[in-house]
Amino acid sequence: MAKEYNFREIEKKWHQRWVEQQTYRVTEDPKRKKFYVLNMFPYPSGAGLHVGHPLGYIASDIYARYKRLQGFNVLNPMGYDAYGLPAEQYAIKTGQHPEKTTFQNIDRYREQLDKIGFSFDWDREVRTCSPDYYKWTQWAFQKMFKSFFCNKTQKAMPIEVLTEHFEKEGTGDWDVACTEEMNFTAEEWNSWDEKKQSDVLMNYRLAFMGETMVNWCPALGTVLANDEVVNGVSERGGYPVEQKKMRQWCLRVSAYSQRLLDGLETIDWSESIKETQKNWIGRSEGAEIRIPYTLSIEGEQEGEFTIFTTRADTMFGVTFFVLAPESELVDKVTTPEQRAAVDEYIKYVKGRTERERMIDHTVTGVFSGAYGINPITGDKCPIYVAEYVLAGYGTGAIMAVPAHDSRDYAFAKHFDLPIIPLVEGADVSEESYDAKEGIVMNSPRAEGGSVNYDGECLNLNGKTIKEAIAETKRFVKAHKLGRVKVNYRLRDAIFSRQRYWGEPFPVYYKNGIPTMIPEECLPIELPQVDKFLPTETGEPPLGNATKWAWDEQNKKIVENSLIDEKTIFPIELYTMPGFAGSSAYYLRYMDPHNQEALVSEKAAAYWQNVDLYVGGSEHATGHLIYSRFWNKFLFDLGVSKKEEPFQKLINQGMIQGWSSFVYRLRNTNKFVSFDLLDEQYDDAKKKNLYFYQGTEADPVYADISMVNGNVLNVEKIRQWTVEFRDAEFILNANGQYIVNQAIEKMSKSKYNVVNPDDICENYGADTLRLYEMFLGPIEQSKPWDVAGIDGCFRFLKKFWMLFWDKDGQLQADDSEPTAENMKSLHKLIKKVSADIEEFSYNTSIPAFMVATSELSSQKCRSRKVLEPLVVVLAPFCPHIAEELWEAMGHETTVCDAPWPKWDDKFLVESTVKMPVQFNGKVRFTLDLPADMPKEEVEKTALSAPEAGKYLEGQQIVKTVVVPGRIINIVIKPA
RNA sequence: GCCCAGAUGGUGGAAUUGGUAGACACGAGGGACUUAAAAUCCCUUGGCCUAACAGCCGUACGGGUUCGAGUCCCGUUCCGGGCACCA
Repeated sequence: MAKEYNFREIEKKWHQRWVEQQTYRVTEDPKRKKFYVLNMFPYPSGAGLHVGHPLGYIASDIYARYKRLQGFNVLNPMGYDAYGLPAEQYAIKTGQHPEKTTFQNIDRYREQLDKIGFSFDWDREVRTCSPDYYKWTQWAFQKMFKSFFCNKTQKAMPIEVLTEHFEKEGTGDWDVACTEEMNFTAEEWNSWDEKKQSDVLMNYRLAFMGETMVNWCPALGTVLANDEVVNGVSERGGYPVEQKKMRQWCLRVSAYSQRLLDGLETIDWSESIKETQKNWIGRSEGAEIRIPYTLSIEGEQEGEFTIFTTRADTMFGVTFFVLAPESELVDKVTTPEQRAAVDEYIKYVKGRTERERMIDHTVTGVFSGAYGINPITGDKCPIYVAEYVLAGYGTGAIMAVPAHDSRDYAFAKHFDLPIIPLVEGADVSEESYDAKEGIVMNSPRAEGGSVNYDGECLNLNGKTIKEAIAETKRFVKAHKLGRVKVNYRLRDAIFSRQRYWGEPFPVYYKNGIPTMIPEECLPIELPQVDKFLPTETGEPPLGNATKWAWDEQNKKIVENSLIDEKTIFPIELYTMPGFAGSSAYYLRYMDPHNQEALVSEKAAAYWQNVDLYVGGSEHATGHLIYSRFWNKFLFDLGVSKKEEPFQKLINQGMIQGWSSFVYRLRNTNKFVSFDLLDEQYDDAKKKNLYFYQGTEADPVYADISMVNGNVLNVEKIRQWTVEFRDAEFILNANGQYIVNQAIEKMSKSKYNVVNPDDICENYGADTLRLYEMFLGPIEQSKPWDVAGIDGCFRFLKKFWMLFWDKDGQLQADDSEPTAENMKSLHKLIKKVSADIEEFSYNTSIPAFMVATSELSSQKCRSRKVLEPLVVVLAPFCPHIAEELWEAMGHETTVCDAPWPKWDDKFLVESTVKMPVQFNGKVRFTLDLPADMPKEEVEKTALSAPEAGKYLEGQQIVKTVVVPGRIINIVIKPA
């Protein structure tokens, strides 16, 4: 009786064995080289794992196991990003504490993960919601609060250094990152009270409280970070978002703009994700120029404002200036005559949502009544207020050059303002000429058209635009008309949320001054509340807590009723956003149980940073920016040992699901088979509408399990939900109900989720692992399709049968392998080694299949072939590999076997490339060692079987070996 | 609009980076074993023409470089991703 491949028994056995023997436990081992593999940890949702989740975990597990086989000390941890909105919303609905549902979900995740056979070291598990963990999130926040950023050294420094400087010299000319430029003397600083000083310091702290425009989402009752808003609506739920000025905690991420940009050059990430981050950081070099203004065309100078431009060369084409409606300058420049019009315009702008502003680009604006004086030409140009200028970027004020900027052009056309072309040959009668190429003219337009500064006038005529930009910058700088400035689009991150289920801030308010709770008192644990909703007075949910006050003397949390504003003060009601807990978790995995530090010096020094990070590309502008920022800050503190946290990044694609739709006739309970419907494209809605005998039919999701192919199981769906129980189904001519199918993101709400447990049950984890990799390149998104899984399962059965004879006896002996055996094996090792290094696992699987069928038909029995074969399969299918390894008499785990090396000598004959005949020559390309002597190369080439075909009966005139690889054999022409 | 990545059979996708395009798998068709089914095994499967051999055409489209192009260069079309009034 042949020995069956009983995957259920095998996998159960090894899961137990791995736990008992602590196979995947890792500790620092200075004798071995480290390798740190990490997956983006999951948010434990109530739906459990679907087949898409393990894709990245399997890919990284294969790499981790491969590295271990190569002798590295591999850290491959896993944990949970446990704070999140769904648990909180569930809590609001049911009153169930989010911790409870979160822990239930975590248990379910763990159970599912364990079935797949990962090599995670579960002793290092972290949960962002556990006080042991978020103690260090709070700690890092406090460190940021106590730091500022020096632009010159590009480093974070302790805030005391800055206060000391203020005490002695005031602001001086120290270039430090700040919210707005400030200027004060030491005397002024020293004269201020504690409150005023605290307010001023907020301008410099890396974690600070700022009055900023925030994305306020009324439906969610909270503010959102920029990356949480997509197309003007909230990423979660798709609710409208409006702009609102609020006092919020912020992180000065923008201070690190340049380092975040520079760091991209040193890391091994995909070009597209680096590009996305570069766009998000949005560096642009330009100039800030001061513009004096008057309140009437003949009036005297009233004051000045500063504009930012990247096109300093176009100063001679300025015909008006524009201020952002939110700019504080608007008030100053508005003349009494224009006051009413401006106020009305501001009101209109405020009433518009972010979304409206994004979609609708109609030209709007209003004249302020004032005139700006162009410092180069001396011209007076009207100052407008218009929403196309953004308050948050540059200085919130621009000089408008309609000839060479399409937005200014549209504005000028609308308000009938002059357009002056500055580039030779540029036709600006229909549209602006925005390109930065060409020769400058009209700059100045005539003799004396340029203001004289210290005997020098600016003249750009005849220069290329690039030269003109540089020349203008020089002129502006030399005559102190402004300064050269680099601007970044990257905004400071808004760091507080009006939610319950998040890290509480270790902050209390002492007479209105935000004060840090002493470090030794951390963590400040999330208080109990009886309701998870905001309070009736509109405070965040933590306002419901009754024990949420800080006793400064006794250093403990006490009842709110004791607040006296002398020794007992209220604690911050905000919580931290989702990215807080995920920003430094990779450091905590290095030393997860340390009570004294986020990570010990020793562990940080050993593990350094993550060598391979695997996760979705949707985090490009969120988590992957924040954690780089966070790490750079910790690097400045000396806690993190590397400037960049993730050396190599692989973005796995999504696995999509097949959604199925049934169609209900509007206002009826009748469902019509999809093939009976008439289709109509609706331009306005950009989608197809469906009709049955003139009545519109609306799509309704049907669960994937109700559908076989595209045929609906009508009986099954009747039992699914009440909605379908008594429905009438109109079938097609074949008596079938056909559903419409679409590929969509796999999600519970789309009823297209495929669960990995069923696959493990029916085929085993090894088949699941293999199949997920076989589905296609790891970085690509692809729909889940079980059709191909049989092929992988069949392969594993064939592989298994390679080791057992008809009687169920192991057929491995000490015989010498044949050349053929060695060729099959070494071809495989070479291919798989290269594939794993490049993460193209999908192409390894065909190689396994070919090698298996080759060795099978060769009736290979030799241990010298079979043992390495098992090791090579082990990263992909660890269970079957362990079982066979043990069967071959090994007492140690296959995880510690050495990764086999291939030897080209077994492969030589197979690597002759296609010989080509031309001009009486035959050319070969051989893959041979570079140091092989010329005669050897020639001999190998001539003896290659492929060569015979071409050289048979030909007279060889001469052979030419091109160094190493190519050989030209010249034959006598026929 | 700007930036990035793509386009190969009925399908997912290979092609050692310029050397026999379509590996491997799925699907489809045919066959063997079997009372039958399942399982397993074998054959065929890009298109056209052909009884067959042979031949011709084929990697989105149009050009180019080369003895030789899926691969390199120029242009076009289409799909996907990112950014988007960022001055």
